[in-house]
Amino acid sequence: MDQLLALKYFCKVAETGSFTSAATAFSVPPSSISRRIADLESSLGTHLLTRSTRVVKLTEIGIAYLEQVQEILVQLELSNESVRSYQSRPMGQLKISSMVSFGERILFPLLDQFSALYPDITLDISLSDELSSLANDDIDVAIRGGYAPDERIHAIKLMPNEFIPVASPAYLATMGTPEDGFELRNHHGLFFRTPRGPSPWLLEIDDQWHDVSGQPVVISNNANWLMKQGLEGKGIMMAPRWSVEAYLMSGELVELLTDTALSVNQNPGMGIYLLYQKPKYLVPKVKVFIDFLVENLMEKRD
Amino acid sequence: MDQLLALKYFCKVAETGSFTSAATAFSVPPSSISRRIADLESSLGTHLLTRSTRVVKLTEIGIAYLEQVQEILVQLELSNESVRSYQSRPMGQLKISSMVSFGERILFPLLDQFSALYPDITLDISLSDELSSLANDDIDVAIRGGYAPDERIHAIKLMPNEFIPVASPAYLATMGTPEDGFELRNHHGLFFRTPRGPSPWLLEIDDQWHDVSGQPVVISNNANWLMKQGLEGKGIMMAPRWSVEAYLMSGELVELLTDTALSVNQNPGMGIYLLYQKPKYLVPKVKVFIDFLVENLMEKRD
DNA sequence: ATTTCTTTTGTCTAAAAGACAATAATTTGG
DNA sequence: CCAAATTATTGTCTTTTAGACAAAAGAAAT
Repeated sequence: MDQLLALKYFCKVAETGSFTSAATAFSVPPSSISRRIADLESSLGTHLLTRSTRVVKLTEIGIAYLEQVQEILVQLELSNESVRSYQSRPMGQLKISSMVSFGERILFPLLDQFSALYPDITLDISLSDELSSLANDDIDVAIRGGYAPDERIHAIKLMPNEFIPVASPAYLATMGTPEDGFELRNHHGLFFRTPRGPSPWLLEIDDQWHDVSGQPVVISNNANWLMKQGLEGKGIMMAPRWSVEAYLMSGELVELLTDTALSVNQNPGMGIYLLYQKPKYLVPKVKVFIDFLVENLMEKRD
Repeated sequence: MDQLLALKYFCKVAETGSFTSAATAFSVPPSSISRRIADLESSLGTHLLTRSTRVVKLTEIGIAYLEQVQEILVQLELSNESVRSYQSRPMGQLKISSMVSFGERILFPLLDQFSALYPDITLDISLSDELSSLANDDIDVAIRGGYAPDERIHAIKLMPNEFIPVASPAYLATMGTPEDGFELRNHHGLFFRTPRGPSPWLLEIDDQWHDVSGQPVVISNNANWLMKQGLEGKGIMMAPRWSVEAYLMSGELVELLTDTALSVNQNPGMGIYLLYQKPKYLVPKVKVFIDFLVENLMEKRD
């Protein structure tokens, strides 16, 4: 018995709720559908569908089996497609999803270079801080902070996501420069609001974490707006190193307390991750993009 | 073409490195193996194997494809087996893995009851705080603290894992009872050592987290030992509510600062989770156990 | 009760996998 | 360096299995 065929028929029948429409979808007579599904059921020793000439419904077990089988068929098709496209030149549309600020500051400058290398790849970039799932949306690669989410998703750590305290020279001139971590509590603070509330400032001493958050003057989930406030001297903020590197060079911002172990969470594994579905690494356009990013970002910083 | 059959042949050839041995494994002539794999390769438009009459090796793409296909075949077989065993009575060996202290305090008392209900199920329980993976080890259900790890693993939150500060009456008599969260810093503390260092005592006020850890007198990763120290009046400890409930009832321990939002981490989603692979919910012995635990644990506490 | 739509069953045909022998190719051993 | 041995492929036939088509059976709607 060709189980794969039977499974495809079964899924179609479950979707459409009809043997006939499944049959037309596959351009075979309904009798074929009926026979294959009967075979499948007898091989499993269970009825997956209750057919009452007019209405086809899934049994309880059929529902559970369908869900699992659909997932498996999708995975297999993805693998097949990846292999089929393996030997072609890198080309076509490449859908990239990235965090907003990372995209603006790090990614865009690199993409010109990438486009020159692979002119046949059309880049489709969406910037968002929502973590859209790779599986459902048709995103080829995503760049996110945090950790690896799922086993089927492959995650490459591009760089650490080190948060450092920074402030503008103007602010420090009026409010003074903190010399000790605990002094931060007396300063003005600009906070990024995460889904779990504003990120605190945490100070680690001997495996002990102390909250040394300053007095909040601005709390926002918009990184650009926060950065603007910081540049205008409204207070101290914890910002990813990569996002403020240009300002540190130009002197518009100053890094504080470089000897102190400050962070915005207790997890040391935080980083910027490049995410993609494993089978897609076989697709040339995806492969060259991943290799390009790894080449250009990892060597610099890790 | 029966792709599923071709894939099984392909995997066997890749494993054994030989068409003939794959053929004997399936009790078919080698020519069949050769033909099926040739079909598969032509349908994919790629060579998966390099055959030089004496040696069969995987191509680069063959390696990647093999890995994905093996995973898919395992999943499919798991689903099929689950469905096949669906209608049988709950029986056989049920492998359970649980955190040590949860197993001792909560699980064991319930299992007598469970065994009486399903005498044909042989329980095989291993207690460990290591998080062994459900996929590789043949564990049917696992109970762990933390969050859901993977998409293919189904996680049911059995109860919140609420940590509360407790101390023995003897300790409180000599050291006094803290009336305010910040007073904890002046008390003796018993700390559980996680892989990321001792769990701090955190106090939440207006979305701000403050570390109010006491002076460490004992740090250990052994929950039973810590509990013993607590009962002997060595200091205050943050312990999961379920682990100290009996002592609170008997008066051997006293809950402190019940009005204060204390925790050992900043994540509100922490809980005790029941974990299992989705297809296994169709296996009767697994299904009745999961239903039993949900019935007996969730209604009490959630 | 009859019509209509849908699944199943029976029978034949077509396609695809298996069996077996023969061939080609490459490594091993003398 | 050549012959023997092992292994994958190819050719041909047989068997199995899926598809096609007509007819039958069953359930709902008019």
